[in-house]
Amino acid sequence: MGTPGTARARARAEITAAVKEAARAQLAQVGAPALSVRAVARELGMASSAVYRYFASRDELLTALIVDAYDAVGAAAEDGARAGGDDPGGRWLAACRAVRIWAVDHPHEFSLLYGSPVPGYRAPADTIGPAARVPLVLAAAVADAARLGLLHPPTGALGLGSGPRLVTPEVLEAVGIPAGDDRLVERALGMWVALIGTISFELFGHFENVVSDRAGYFELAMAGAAGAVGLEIPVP
Amino acid sequence: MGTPGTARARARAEITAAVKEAARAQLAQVGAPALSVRAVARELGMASSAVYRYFASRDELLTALIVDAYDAVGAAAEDGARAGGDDPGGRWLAACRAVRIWAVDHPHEFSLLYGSPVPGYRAPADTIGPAARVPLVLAAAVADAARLGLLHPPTGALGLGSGPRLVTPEVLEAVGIPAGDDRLVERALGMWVALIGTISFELFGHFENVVSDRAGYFELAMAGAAGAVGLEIPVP
DNA sequence: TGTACATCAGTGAACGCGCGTTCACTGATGTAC
DNA sequence: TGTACATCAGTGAACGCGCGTTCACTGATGTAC
Repeated sequence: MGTPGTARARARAEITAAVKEAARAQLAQVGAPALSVRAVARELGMASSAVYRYFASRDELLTALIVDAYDAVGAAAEDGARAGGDDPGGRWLAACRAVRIWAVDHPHEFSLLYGSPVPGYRAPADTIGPAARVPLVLAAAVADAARLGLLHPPTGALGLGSGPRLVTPEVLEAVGIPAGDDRLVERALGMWVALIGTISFELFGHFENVVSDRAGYFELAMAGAAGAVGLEIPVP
Repeated sequence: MGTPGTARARARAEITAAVKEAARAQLAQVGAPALSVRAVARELGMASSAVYRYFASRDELLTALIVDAYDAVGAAAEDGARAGGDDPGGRWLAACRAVRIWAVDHPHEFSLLYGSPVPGYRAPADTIGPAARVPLVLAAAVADAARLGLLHPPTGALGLGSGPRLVTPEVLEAVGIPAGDDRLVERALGMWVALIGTISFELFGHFENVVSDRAGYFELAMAGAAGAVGLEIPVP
């Protein structure tokens, strides 16, 4: 999108952003399933029907929030990796930490992305690209490490180096991880699941009365995830 | 609760069960946030006000569903472990598989337990015990393995054997895992996160266009999780 | 075994509320000549 | 620069709906004597 020329176009962009901002505030108060067009309009002091000039339906507004949130957490991961130094393990760990920080700061948006699907809502294809940003950052670090010969060989009871692939061909192509026989791609996927899973447990309350030091546990969990693919990460 | 004596008591138990059953059906159709007392009553052909003879509020009904679901998945895990043989690793793996099967068969109940918290709903203390059943089954297997000297020493870049504990004292007591200096309890926690996290990704749609063989990936992920605590599991 | 009273299940109407979306309309902004 | 028309933003009323919960009431079931 180029620079908005006319005053009308500028106003439209501004108010679209304001609607999304108000919707995000709503989200933080009542959660995604209870997000309502009328409440958003009320917060902005406009008629509820006016919102329909900017989003054709409640679902379209939700989709915009989802895309924005995926882009925000994706950008956080990318920035974190960039600031993580030259070492692939360091970049990977920095990305993971950045995602957690973002999630703790935006718990409701995190829920929107990784919690239970909103019933009746079907995610359109536009969300696929933004949703891939975080896993691609993680995969890039593993791919770099593999290319530099920095990955330890798999340890533990696996015997899983054979058989048909478990991931789709598209993923194999997209991630850039050499698809050897040690199921590196599949194991790298586990790092993504560990990252999001650990954050989900923290935010969804499953660590209540269980984990006392959340940040410390996160570090340990990420160290474990890295170990599963043989990625060496910096010690704190 | 003993045998219900009077006809009234028997009817009460039966109808309470029928209300919960109808609510579970509702859950599967519209999801937890949209579950409504009126719809449940409609499905049973009774006045909506009649439901209040059995559950004082919508929240109380939701709590009953949550407790039932925790008990169901807990029982599945326990049964799985029991059928898993003498080997702790085998019991652990069998429990994990049982949990996944239950989750795939009851996706909405799984979401209710492990998805985003229902906004405005606050889980009462009654849910704590049932919620602990699954992790306790997993912990028991690890504890058995540790007691029998079957755990491999931790591998990979950890350096995490020192510093204050990350879990609460209650957990340390409850799980029965020897609390050595290698953070075994904390690492065992990761198995629980990996189990639920992997299932969540599968059920919440994050493996769409990513993982082609869900069951196969689950096996690999669980093997990885077991490896992280040095638990040897049977090869398929 | 029979009666009098208490308890409980279930009804149907009502309260007060919020929702998504549509529609005819007003007034301001933009565009073509 | 000025005018005529088209486009767009925003309004307010309305449609039709469902919700949780309360309440006075009826009729059946249980209990005490």
